[in-house]
Amino acid sequence: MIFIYNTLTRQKEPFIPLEPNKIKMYVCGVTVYDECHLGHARCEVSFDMIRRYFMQAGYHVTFVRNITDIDDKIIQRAQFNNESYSDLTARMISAMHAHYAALGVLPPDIEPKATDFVESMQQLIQRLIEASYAYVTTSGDVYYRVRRFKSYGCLSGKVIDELEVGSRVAFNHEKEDPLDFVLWKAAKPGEPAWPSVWGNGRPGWHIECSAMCQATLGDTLDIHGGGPDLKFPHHDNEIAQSEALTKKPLANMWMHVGALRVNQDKMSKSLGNFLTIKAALAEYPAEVLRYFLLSSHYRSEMQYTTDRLKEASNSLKRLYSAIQNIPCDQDKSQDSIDELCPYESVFHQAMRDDFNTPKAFAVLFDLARDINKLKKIDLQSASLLAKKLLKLSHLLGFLYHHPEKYAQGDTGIDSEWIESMIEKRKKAKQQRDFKTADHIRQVLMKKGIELLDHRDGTRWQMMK
RNA sequence: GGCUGGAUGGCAGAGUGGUCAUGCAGCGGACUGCAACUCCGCGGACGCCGGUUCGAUUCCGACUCCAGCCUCCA
Repeated sequence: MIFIYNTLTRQKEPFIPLEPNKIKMYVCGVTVYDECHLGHARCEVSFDMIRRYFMQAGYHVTFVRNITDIDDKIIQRAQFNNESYSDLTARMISAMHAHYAALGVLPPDIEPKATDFVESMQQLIQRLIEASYAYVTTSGDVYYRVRRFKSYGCLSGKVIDELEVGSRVAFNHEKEDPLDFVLWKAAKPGEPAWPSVWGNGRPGWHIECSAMCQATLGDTLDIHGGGPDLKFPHHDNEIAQSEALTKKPLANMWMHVGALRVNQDKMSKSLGNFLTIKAALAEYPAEVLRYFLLSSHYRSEMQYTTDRLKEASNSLKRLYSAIQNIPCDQDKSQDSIDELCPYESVFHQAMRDDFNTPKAFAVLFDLARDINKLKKIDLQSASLLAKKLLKLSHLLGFLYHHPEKYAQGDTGIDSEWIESMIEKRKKAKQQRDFKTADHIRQVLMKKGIELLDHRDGTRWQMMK
């Protein structure tokens, strides 16, 4: 049994899917007007970890992640760039795919784009109007009548009358109530637009998720997830839109990832303080970023600093060094080992408790230490443990590289030359010519290459 | 002002009513021609004040402080 913290009830609950062994999971994706930043990465990597865990637990997961490919910011940016909005979004989408893939995020099973579901949205809006949950204005906008939905704000715990209405929301004469949010926006000249019974226009942001959830997964999802800033108003609005019509819960379980902060502020596009995934990938190996992003519990907020990344890099190195020079491919029963030291059961216990990755990581490090100890005295047992370490790490999306290759990275230096230097040094050492041997070490050191002498020979790695 | 979630050793970060988190960094030792890895050992922590209890970092209450949200945002 897996326990998950449900934002809706504010407690951990046993997870029971609607249909046995099947999970319908919808995670809100991004608005593609710019490149994805590390905040997005944290969200995607977290849900990827969760999805992978469900999969290995034997569930058939249908994972949907939408793309918002039409909205005000996209239009503005496209105009600024002097390109069509669809050229802009196509470019951003392919960048997103590349960056997520680098971080080991599995592609979604379904990736609906808002612009492909405009008709579904229009149908929902029409039904909301008919049920008097929405109204049309003289200029052709359609708004959702928030006060008509009695439990509005139930997800975030907001009380309508306590919101700072008017202080931040722009005043709009056509709204019946400042709280009302837009379902359909009448188009201004030159803007991309779709025909509708209310005139040419485009959908508001929130309605797309209601439409795409329903179109791809049905009325009720097992899990609906997203970033911390979507809880309100986005997800509360989705609930208001969908449940007003279906009278059924939009999702049984709501999951929200904690914020990633930079210098005390939330990383966000509107604050302009974001670090793109692309920029981060230029500085650190993708696996280090993934490790960093999963090193805190998914719900807690975390701080991005270069020190933390350096630390993540060192920690990951420790795991890789444990499996270095160990045959991991032999296929023998490991049961006896787990009876003595229940690594796997502790690991799964941690993961089943709301995906406690820090605790699961601790198991990996326990394994690493025991492997290192056994290496010297019992290589066979060590390799069984190493296999276990790989298995558990793979569940989280780690340790897919060959340990040697990982340590060496992409040097841009001719590895044959390095090997020849190592050979030279070996000869010098054999002749007890340590002066020459140390000189060779120095020469390589200047290029950032570190030599490591082992009983069975000399290896090299990048120093970083 | 309202809502939501926090406060753990130098840093990061789990957890528990009474014996170990874990990682990074530091210190001492082993190994080593040098260096690194590795191993062994060490130190230090539970915001503040009350309460419950044989015993609380862990449960309850007050307080202080912090963050996110209440406009588009993962």
